[in-house]
Amino acid sequence: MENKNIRIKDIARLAGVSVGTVDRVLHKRGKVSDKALEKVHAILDQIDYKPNLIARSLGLNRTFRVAAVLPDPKLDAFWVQSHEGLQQSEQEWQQQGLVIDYYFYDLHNKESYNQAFEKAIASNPDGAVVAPLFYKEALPFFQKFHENGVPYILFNTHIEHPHPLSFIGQDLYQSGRLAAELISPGLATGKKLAILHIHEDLPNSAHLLDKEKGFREYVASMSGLNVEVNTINLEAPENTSFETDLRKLFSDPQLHGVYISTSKAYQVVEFMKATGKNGCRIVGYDLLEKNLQFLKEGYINFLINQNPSKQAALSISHLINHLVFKTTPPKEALLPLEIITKENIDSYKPALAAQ
Amino acid sequence: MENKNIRIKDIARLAGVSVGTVDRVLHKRGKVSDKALEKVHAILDQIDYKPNLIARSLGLNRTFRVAAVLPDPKLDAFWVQSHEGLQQSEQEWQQQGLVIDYYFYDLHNKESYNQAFEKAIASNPDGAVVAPLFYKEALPFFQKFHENGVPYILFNTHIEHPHPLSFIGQDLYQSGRLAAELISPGLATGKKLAILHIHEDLPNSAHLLDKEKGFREYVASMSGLNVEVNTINLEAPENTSFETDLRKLFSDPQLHGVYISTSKAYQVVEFMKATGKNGCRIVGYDLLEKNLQFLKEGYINFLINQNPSKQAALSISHLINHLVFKTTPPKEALLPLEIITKENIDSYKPALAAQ
DNA sequence: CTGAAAGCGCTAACAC
DNA sequence: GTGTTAGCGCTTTCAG
Repeated sequence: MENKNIRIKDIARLAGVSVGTVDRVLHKRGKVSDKALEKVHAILDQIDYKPNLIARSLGLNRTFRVAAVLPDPKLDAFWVQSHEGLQQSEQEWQQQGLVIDYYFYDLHNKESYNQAFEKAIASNPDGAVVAPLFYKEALPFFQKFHENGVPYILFNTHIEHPHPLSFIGQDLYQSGRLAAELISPGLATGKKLAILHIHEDLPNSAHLLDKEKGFREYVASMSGLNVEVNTINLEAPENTSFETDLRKLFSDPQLHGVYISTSKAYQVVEFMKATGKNGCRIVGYDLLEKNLQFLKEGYINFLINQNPSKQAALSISHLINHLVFKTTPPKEALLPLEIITKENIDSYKPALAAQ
Repeated sequence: MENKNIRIKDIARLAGVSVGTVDRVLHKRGKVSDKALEKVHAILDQIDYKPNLIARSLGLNRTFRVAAVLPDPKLDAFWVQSHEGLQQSEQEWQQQGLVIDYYFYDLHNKESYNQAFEKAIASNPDGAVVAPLFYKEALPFFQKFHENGVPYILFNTHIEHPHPLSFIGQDLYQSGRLAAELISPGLATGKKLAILHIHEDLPNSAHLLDKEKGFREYVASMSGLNVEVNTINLEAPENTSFETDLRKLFSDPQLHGVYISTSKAYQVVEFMKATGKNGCRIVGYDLLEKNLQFLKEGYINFLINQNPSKQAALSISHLINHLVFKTTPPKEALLPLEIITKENIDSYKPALAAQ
């Protein structure tokens, strides 16, 4: 029966001071004499004090406003899942006083991006979670957050910067390697592979290049095989070049597989179905409704789940824990590269629904 | 600013009664006049009261002893992960007063199984989580838990019974189908597949037969292919028949892939390495150290993660939530069928370490 | 049957 | 600087 949790009160008694003093040293709030500080630390060193977070959260009794900056979910289905993850987390943490303010931007419009960040900063939040798709533009805003003492977490897109509390995302190089591994069974010398980037401002999409690099390096390392890998930057399907480019691609009988670097694999499959193309391995990303349908129908072999909802949930979780419990999250949390096929998708469905 | 959470105090005020009374009706603890009950319900119907679970847990201030009945982790590496998951959860929930008592049994010895259950029941716990490997033997114990009013959760092994609070595990039929899907690239008519059950009392392993069924049905459904699937019940590697049987299996040049239904794939690979066999697809289960090594080396193509640690953690989580917060978990929680390859294993590692 | 009140562990305002 | 104290929302005991 020794698992009696130690309370602040116990420490106070042992150190011969009051709880107020102990609390002050625990939170480094100053106004403590060297002597008292020493006494308390002496006790703290001996015992393993673990604050009761439940009680802390109750005692704190304050609300946290966090700003969420991300692409408008109405404009791109991928971001719907992030948004849902955030909303889900908002519910989960509302008892500890979480309120999220959303600042959406058009992911093809830098102006709206800047505006979203400006508004978020002007709202003077307690913390922020941001998906910073445009690299260079983000830097001054990060600086601003930092100056204002606003802790912020990046998710989905990694931007090198000294101040973020944490980055939540995936290892994109490894993601590319994985895609190559999944696409490779049956590959032989002379066959060809294609990497498709759809409708992306490539200068701002360093992350897609990481995926490409991983993919290419994996293929290159396959012993005894000589396989051509072509990269194609596709316009959005509205443009006529979309169809022209795909038609050319699929006319090659040596084409073994196509790797789509974003969540837009379904757009390629729609072309394939319309034109009767078939018999080529497809690896793409993310559990969008249309992707799932084509996965079930056998057009898509594998989807790699970037798990936007979990990214969002984890971001909030780390931020709130930092705000409420003063914990420090890891500098970087890389989520698992989940492989989804038509035979395991249903086992992921309940989790999706729950999120 | 309307997100003010409603408190019991508010309800009391609105209903014109005291908080004590409100609490009594909320928890159906009786000793409330019809009139008061009606008044409170009238308010409750109008508003959406969500108790502050944080405060509840603080106010409750009691400890929960839960009994964990599972195979001895010292005798089988698979169960080490379950054990770790439980220990991890114990830490996480210790602030709400969780203490876990462990009752291990030898997974090849029914006598020790019965003893473990008997001791667990005799300890008169507040709740239990159990991995009931032996089907028939478990039933009377379940009955006993039920009679004693002890809520209990099954994990890993599903046993049909009316009383468990929940079952946490995976869909094994689907797991078999998935294995078949993963093993199938390159399959052609005339090729052969093997299903290996290693060192199992098959009568007590209905679950392995579910996997087998899924595997076979997937293969049978592959259009235009005629593939022979053979089931082999292997003894443990200590027995000479282990080697004889494997030698025979691998001598067949038509062998395309081997599906090992348990976490013992590494035992097969050890044989393969020792005898220089190669070039055959291997699908197995679980992230044991040796399995991971052979995955990295390319001997094993895929591992399906049964995620014992997450199973255990989820079991505890559901049980504690039931005990502390009086929530009712779903009758059945089927975890995702996680596909692990040499290219995504590292992305799962941090999660493993964290668990 | 009902209400008042103490207490869970922690925080923070407030006297001294 | 330091100790005391009220209070977070809920549970539970205890008079009445």
